[in-house]
Amino acid sequence: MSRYNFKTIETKWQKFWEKNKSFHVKTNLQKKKFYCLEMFPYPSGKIHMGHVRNYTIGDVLARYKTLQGYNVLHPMGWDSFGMPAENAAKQNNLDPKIWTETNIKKMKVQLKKLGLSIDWDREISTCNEDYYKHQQEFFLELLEKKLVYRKENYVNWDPVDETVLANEQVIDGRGWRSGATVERKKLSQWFFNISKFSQNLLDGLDGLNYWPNKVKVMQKNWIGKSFGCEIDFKVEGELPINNIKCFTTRPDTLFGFSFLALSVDHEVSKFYKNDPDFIKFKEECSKTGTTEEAIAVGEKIGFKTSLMATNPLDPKNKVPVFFANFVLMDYGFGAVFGCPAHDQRDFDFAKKYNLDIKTVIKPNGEKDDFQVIDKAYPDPGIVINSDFLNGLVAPEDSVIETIKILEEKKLGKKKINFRLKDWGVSRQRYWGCPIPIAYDEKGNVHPIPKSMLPVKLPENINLNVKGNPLDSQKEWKEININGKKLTRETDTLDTFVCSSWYYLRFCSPKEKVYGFNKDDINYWMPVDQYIGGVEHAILHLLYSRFFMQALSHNNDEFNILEPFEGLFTQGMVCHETYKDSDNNWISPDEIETIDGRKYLKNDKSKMVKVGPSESMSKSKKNTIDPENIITNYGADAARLFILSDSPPEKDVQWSEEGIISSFKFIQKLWNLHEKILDEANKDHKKNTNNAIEKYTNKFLKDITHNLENFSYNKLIANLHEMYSFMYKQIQEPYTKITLIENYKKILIVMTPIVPHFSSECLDILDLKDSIWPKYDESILKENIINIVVQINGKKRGLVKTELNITEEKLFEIIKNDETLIKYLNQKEFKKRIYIKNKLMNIII
RNA sequence: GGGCGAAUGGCGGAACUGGUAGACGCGCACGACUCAAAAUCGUGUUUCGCAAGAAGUGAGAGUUCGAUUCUCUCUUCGCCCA
Repeated sequence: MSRYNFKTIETKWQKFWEKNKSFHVKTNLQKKKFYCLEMFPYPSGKIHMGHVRNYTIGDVLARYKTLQGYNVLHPMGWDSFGMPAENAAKQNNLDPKIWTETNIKKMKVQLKKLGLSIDWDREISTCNEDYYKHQQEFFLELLEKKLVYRKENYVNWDPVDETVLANEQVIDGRGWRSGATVERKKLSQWFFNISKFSQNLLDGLDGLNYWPNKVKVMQKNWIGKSFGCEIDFKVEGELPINNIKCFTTRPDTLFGFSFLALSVDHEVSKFYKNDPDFIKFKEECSKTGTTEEAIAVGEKIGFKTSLMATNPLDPKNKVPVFFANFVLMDYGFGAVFGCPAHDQRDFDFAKKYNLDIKTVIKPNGEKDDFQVIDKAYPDPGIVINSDFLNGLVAPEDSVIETIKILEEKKLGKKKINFRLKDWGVSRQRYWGCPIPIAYDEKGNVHPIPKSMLPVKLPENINLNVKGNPLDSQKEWKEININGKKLTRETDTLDTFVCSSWYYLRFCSPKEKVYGFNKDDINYWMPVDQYIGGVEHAILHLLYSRFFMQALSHNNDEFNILEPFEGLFTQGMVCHETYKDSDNNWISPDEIETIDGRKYLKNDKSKMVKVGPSESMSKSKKNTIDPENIITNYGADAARLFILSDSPPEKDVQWSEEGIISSFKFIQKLWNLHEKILDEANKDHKKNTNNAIEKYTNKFLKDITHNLENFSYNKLIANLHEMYSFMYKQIQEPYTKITLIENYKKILIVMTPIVPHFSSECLDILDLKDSIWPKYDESILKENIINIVVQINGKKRGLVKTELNITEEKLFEIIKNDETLIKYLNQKEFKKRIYIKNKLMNIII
């Protein structure tokens, strides 16, 4: 037996696929298509195990569909704009473009070593001008469609770095890099009008039958449709203001109204902008943080205005108006009415400022004198103490009835509110897609004419400046359009914009006229199977869905509303964590196992503490470098292991033992291969034994079933079973043709999992252009079967009978069965349950 | 606090519409080969019990001839939103 040399064989096939452009596809209307897409990577410079898992899962599917005869689009590209490049460039004094391109080259080599069936001719990179040029066109197209607009908005501002921070870059109220206290600052920014599509995006979810329900629920909650009422409160006081608009989902609690609360950014605040107490209060509010979580947990504070608001349903009832830190300008109109008895935040606030707490809902079954005492009662019940609303079922009937009354009296109107806010796309960064806009002296917006696109990023600039580097590029900023001197927009687009349409670009990556060719997308779209991490369940997937709808909006040439027909979210790759006696994280490479205990490699007297398996991260040092794995064990072994231990949607535990076992298994498969060839050449083997044929059919059925259901871990179990079976069975006499023809089928269905190994073996057998073998259900039918015998529901034995035996005959056999007879010594039995060809349960 | 999901050997996990619980892998034990070790191969491996047998899928109830699977209550964990 020879040794399987994975290095030679894997290199051989990777070269072969590259040279023959084996995975190159073209639009072909005669052929049914399959678009298999994995989320494209950020070019950090190295692939990680998450990529290995993601792309292996996708590759298995793509290769399977190709063998089934589909025209499979399986592309790869780079999400190559973004902050890491800019940060790395700053630190090392490099050009982000060069940093990014070097990384892409390195990662491409690594990805190719995995043996992925990718059409590299379609490779795209979002930081390339020929990609972002089209993105700028789309921006202008959406501007024309009035789906892009400019408005002032608050941002997290780092006063030391003079830069805008994303929410996740603010840690405990401080900038992640500078440590400075983050301020709220108002800036003029560009927005995509995603909220216009709120209802469409919500409705679209119903049609996504091949998405995980979990993701659909998350998006639904994010869009957050709520049904309620807009109420116009009359206010009076020393300020020149007569009305304040509120949105509420619970107008039925209006009789419990005891204060009106405004956001500190509400327009009323302008009357207080010089009031030192208010300024102090506002500062106090910004300290509690702007996240809704901080607000829910933090203390509720208020600032009393001189205004009094009138209860529209009970005009005698006049209540104070406060500014309060728990009201956000983003929700409703930045104003809420307070009903302390039935909302915990309002309750806390009322306690603090000694406001009325009037109970207007009682739980079902309580008496009418029910009183809220130490905790708000937000749950359903019956309306009380509310005049004409009394007795209604809350909230179902009472809300509708209250809205009806308010509408009749012209005091309010029904309103649907969405939580989904417009998408702010401006980033004060260098390394992003420039926004194709210029301004005149008065600040008026002038789109850059399409003939002048792309707006290229200036090169060779100094990034080590405070604020946005583009701002200091005086020459670049100046532009002349039709004789007018204008100044360019210096913000760049959020990188989520780049990833919102890349799946379209893959359909026609070389198209010059527009971002894609309409015939191509009409053929390839939608993506049949999209695969990636669940961390993108909301933003990326929602933005992509929006972008597709926005492009299809008022468009006659294509009308694709949902870009991703199928979605699969894979789990993370985890590894044990290790710490030394000083609680420092230790990487797995620094560890040696002796007698099941783990020690430091360089100092074997020191034992390390083994912690729980957690998702691989640099901070915990529990990462494994895929490149080392491929070098030491090969791509097929890596693929095999990453698929084997857990279902793809769940987290998988990476282990040294596991990858070694997969590596050995490939050697075993190779031994089997040699043995089969050897046996097949022995001429004396002539027999009509069909066990192998029968087994192969069962194997094909199982493999196909498990592939269709993403049960890839079971696929690997099927391979192990196949190995054991074949290894034993080939000792038996077979005709050469039975053995080889069935073995070829086995090899073909193994191709998606271990493509290099299978390709090599099939090549030795001189089989080219394989197609997915069909299994024959009739061969699988057994004539002699085992029937389970239960006594009182407990399994007591098995009976071997012919297929479709009658109940009476079966019972006769059971009565005469030596092992079963002892359970049946009583002649009487109460009942018999017979499930044909499966089981008989006898109740005594 | 709300939503979604999960819980099965020492570990990762199988069990299709309720019908043989623990497939497959890891680990472990024993054996073969070997001067020896590694590698490889074989056998065993839910628990208790010498055995016959009994118990057993987070806990408790329910439906059913029969429940890992369906229903309810609870516990713990995970994810998302807050």
